[in-house]
This record gives sequence, C-alpha cells and structure tokens, in this order.
Amino acid sequence: MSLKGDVLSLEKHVIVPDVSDAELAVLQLLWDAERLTVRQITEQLYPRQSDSDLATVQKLIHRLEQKQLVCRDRTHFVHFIFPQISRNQFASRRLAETAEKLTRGSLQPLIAYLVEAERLSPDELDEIRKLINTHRRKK
Amino acid sequence: MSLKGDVLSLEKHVIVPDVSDAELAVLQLLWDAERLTVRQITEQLYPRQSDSDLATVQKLIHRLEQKQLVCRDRTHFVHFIFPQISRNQFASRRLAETAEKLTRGSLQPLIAYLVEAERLSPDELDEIRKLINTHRRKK
DNA sequence: TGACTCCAAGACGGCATGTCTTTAAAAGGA
DNA sequence: TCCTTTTAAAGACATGCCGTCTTGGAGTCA
Repeated sequence: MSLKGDVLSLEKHVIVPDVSDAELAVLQLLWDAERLTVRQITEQLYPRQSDSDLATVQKLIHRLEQKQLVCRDRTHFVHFIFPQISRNQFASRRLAETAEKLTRGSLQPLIAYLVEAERLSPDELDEIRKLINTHRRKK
Repeated sequence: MSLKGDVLSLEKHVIVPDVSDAELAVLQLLWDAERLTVRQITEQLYPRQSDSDLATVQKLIHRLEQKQLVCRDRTHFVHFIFPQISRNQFASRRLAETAEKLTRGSLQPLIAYLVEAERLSPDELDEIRKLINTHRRKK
C-alpha cells in the first residue's frame, strides 16, 4: 500500500473546523461505512436507542452539517448521511493546524517523536524515506 | 541543530493535558524566557496591566500548575514561574495523542501530508532522513 | 384512521474558560 | 512606625460549548 492518495491533492491552508468527541464518534462510523442513517448511527453509539438518543444523534449530524463535514441525501423520508471529507484529509489538516499552533510552524518535534517512539513500522519508515527522496529530487 | 534531544527520552503513553488558548499563550512566553514573574507575563499579554489582568494571569498560572505544566519558586514574595515541560515535549505528545485519536493509530496520512505539502524545509527533510536511517540501523 | 418513525427546533444543565472582585499578607518608602 | 503598593489566593461571575432531552409537525404504513 502506498502512502500516497487523496492527501497529495490537499490545498494548503484549508481550515477544517474542530469537532467534539461525540461528533468525532459519528464521523468515525461514517468513514467506515460510507453512508448511514441516523438510526444506524444511533444503534452503534447508543445501544438503548431511546427517543432522546435518536434526537441526540440528529443534533450531532446537524452540527456536523453546519461545519460542512457531512451532508444529507434528503430525497427520501429517511435521510442518508455521507461524510464530506475523508479521514485522511481531516486528520492531516487538523494535525497540521495543531502543529502550527503549538510549534509556530516547526514540525520537527512531531516527526522526531514519531520516528523515535517506534510508532511507525519498518515498512512505513521505508515509504517515508522514498517520499522524501522523490520530493528532494523535484527541487 | 539536531532533531534529537529531549524528544528521544520520551516514555510512551505519557498523557499530557490539553490547554486553552490563554494558557498556551502563557506557556509560549515561558518557553521563550525560561522563567518569568506573573507581572512580566501580564506585561506581554495584557498591555493595560490592570488589577484584574494580573489576577487573570494568576488564575491561568494556577491552572497550568494543577496540570503540572509549570511550577513556582515560592521562596520569595514574588514567585518565579518555570515551565515544567519543554515546547518540543509538549508539542510532540499532544500531536501524537491527537493523531492517535483521529486516525486510530495509523500515522501514515500525517507523514505523507507533512512531506508532500512542503511544510518541511530541505534541512528538516534531511534531518528526518538521517533519523530514519540511524533508527533502521539499530534494528 | 391510528400507530409509528423521522426530522427539526428549542430548552436545559453541566462544564470549561476568561474575567473580575475581594481579602490577607508581605514589601517598601516616608 | 505607619501608610501605600504589590502580590498571592480564593471565590464569584458571564459566556459559550456540549451532550441530552422534550416537543411539534410531517411522512409512512397497516
């Protein structure tokens, strides 16, 4: 598997709004399933599935919709919810923004940590090495 | 300058509490200055320097102290405030925690983004390459 | 028609955050 | 010494966000 993908086509400086824990839980389900109904999401997050649980998920979806992170198919009575951003895009943009805030732009500490703390497999390290090399040649 | 340093001695899974924007502003000053008094911090963050501004900074320091991110030298009437964690440690741990939360452990997207989006200078890329190489040799 | 499901809107308490007030103690100058 | 200023500490407060819950209206189906 390659490290490349939709991450490559990212435009810079696109601000992605932050999300709460509950909102993130909804997004995670959507990223795994591609599209879900509010009931399907509630089934997985709130086993009780009470009326208010359904309403809670509706509210979370509504807020995610306002943030342009999900969208609805409203053609039918029961709406389908779609993620409007990929997990990779969301993660990388949020992380880049956080890094900017914490280190004033220097991303060295994070990379060093990731490499040294053995959070990356040998294969991943190899992929990164290749990425860096091809990137260097382009300059 | 080397990428290595205190980052290398990180223990894994050390949770670092998140901080608010105002708290981070205080930390940034402390990281630049090594140690400061509450008044010195207030001078830079609140030009007015009113009584309540002083108190606000006191409160921020107090909360940072509870989070073990700063400590006080209380031997004199006017306390000196010290950072208890380096900028690199704080940034890398917070970023790693965020990455864990967003990508469920896979850190590939982030690395790929950082490399491709040209958020790293040639020097930084070179440092990372060296890090990876020495790390591979150790295995 | 009646029972059920869904969506939308609003209300609500809890919590974090930044600000402000107050009090007591210490410091420093006249 | 006395008085003023400065500091630290504690608490009160408004605001906004977050997750939850209730309600009302519309659509679906037996």
